[in-house]
Amino acid sequence: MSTETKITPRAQDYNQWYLDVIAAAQLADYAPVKGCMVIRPDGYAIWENIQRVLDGMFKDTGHQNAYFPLLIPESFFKKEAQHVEGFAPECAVVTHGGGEKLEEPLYLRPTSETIIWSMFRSWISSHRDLPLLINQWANVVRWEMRTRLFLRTTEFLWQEGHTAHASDAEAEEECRRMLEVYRVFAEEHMAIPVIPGRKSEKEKFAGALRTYSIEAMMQDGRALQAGTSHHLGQNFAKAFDVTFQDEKGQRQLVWATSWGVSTRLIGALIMAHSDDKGLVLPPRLASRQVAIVPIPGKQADPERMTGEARRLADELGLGRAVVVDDRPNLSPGAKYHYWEQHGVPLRLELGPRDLEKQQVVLVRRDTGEKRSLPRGGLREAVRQELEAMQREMFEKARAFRESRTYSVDTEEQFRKTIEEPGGFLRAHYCGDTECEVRIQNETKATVRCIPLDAPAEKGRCPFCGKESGRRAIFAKAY
RNA sequence: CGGGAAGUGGCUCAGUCUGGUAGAGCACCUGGUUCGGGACCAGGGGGUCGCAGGUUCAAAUCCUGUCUUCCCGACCA
Repeated sequence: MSTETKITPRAQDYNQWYLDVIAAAQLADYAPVKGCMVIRPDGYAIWENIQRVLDGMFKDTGHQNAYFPLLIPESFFKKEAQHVEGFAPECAVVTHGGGEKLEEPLYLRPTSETIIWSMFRSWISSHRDLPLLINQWANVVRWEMRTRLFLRTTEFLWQEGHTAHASDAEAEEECRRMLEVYRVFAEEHMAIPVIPGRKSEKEKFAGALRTYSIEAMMQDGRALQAGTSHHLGQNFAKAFDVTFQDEKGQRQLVWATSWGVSTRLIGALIMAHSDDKGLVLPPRLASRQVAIVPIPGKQADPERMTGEARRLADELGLGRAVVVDDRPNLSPGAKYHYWEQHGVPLRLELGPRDLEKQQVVLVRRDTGEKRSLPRGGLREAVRQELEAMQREMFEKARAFRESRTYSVDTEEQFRKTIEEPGGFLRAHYCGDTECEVRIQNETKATVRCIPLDAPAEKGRCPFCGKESGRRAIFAKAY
């Protein structure tokens, strides 16, 4: 087990820093196939925590899990024109099976709308079958040209919610509800502030009426789309002929939504909170919240301190979330570095001096703050510290985002600000795709979203001068 | 998919130009001494030099192809 891993400072090379943090925290490894990664136990543990929390939230909002197959007939895929156009180039296709060429090629799902709606057709016949609220946890494959661990990999894990509704309004409500679920999850569990908003025509999902997203800011000022929710209208119902009889006996097309978050969230977590020492995890998503490092001391029986450390672990009442580092071959200092690189929120040090004074030394991973706490009442103190850390990490991320968000009104301001210092630009947006393409080509910034809470405000697009009713968020994005 | 760089024990790299049969530091194993911010001593194990061809008496080294990673572009959760 390596205990020495160099991490490139953020200021020197942000991209390399990101990769170094992943390596040092042992979150993932490269797989033999281009763009694929192995999610290592410590990385997967984060995903399991994300899953656990979100899954509960989905169930609380009335959804049920199901599982649909990985392989999708090519013909299904071609039924929805815009959808095909959007996804065809990045699909992996199975052409052979059982040693023979297949009559019809099978696509590895890049997303499951088609296979799911082909099934919804047989599950829905009456308004009494609606709404149908399904979620699945699955892997998907997208043949990306340029990949990055967690942020964009050929195969990734995600959840995809697929729902069917009797009306446009109901679908819209569902779509917004799930966006709100994502917002709450991002802010309260990942400690990442996000901006919920609507995507531009250019950025919306292929086959959707409209797309909403939550947008987060990373420490380099770039935006990361952390979750999406689509109002699919009746496009898939038309493509797969999914209809229901309403209360009046009229046959109607079903309305659809889909929404998802992926293992990309782990990348967001890393880039939002970590520092030059390594990974920093918000307590709520850390599978190990407290690491206890016993310091044996000079003349003491070496077993004594680890015994004390184990007793201390029991006192905390946090179960598996506490780890006692009793490795005999590492010095305390080496252990400090190890747990810092691994992002464990709190470290407790227990040595002879602490034993004498009936105290322990507590160190916060996010601030590095170190202080002594009395042994009595530690359980409550640690609980409070974890909560404080969760809260303060969110506040810190929010303050950072605010400090890097600028209102700009002229093209010149826009160009200058996006270049240096960079971040989120609040600017009027005419809504014109051509203008958006031009902005992207010339500044590398894209419309991240039109915030849902953006107040009505008359203004002009800084690039084309056309009138605009509100500001959008522009940023360079991952 | 284009342009650039790189693949040598787990990690960082030397050796490649000028072919002669693989080395260092760290990590790892054993024993001992240590331990309040990356311990020390002694002994030890581990590498078909990314992969496949070719040239040669001989290839980590030269040639061809290929795979993977990183950076820059065009495409995307």
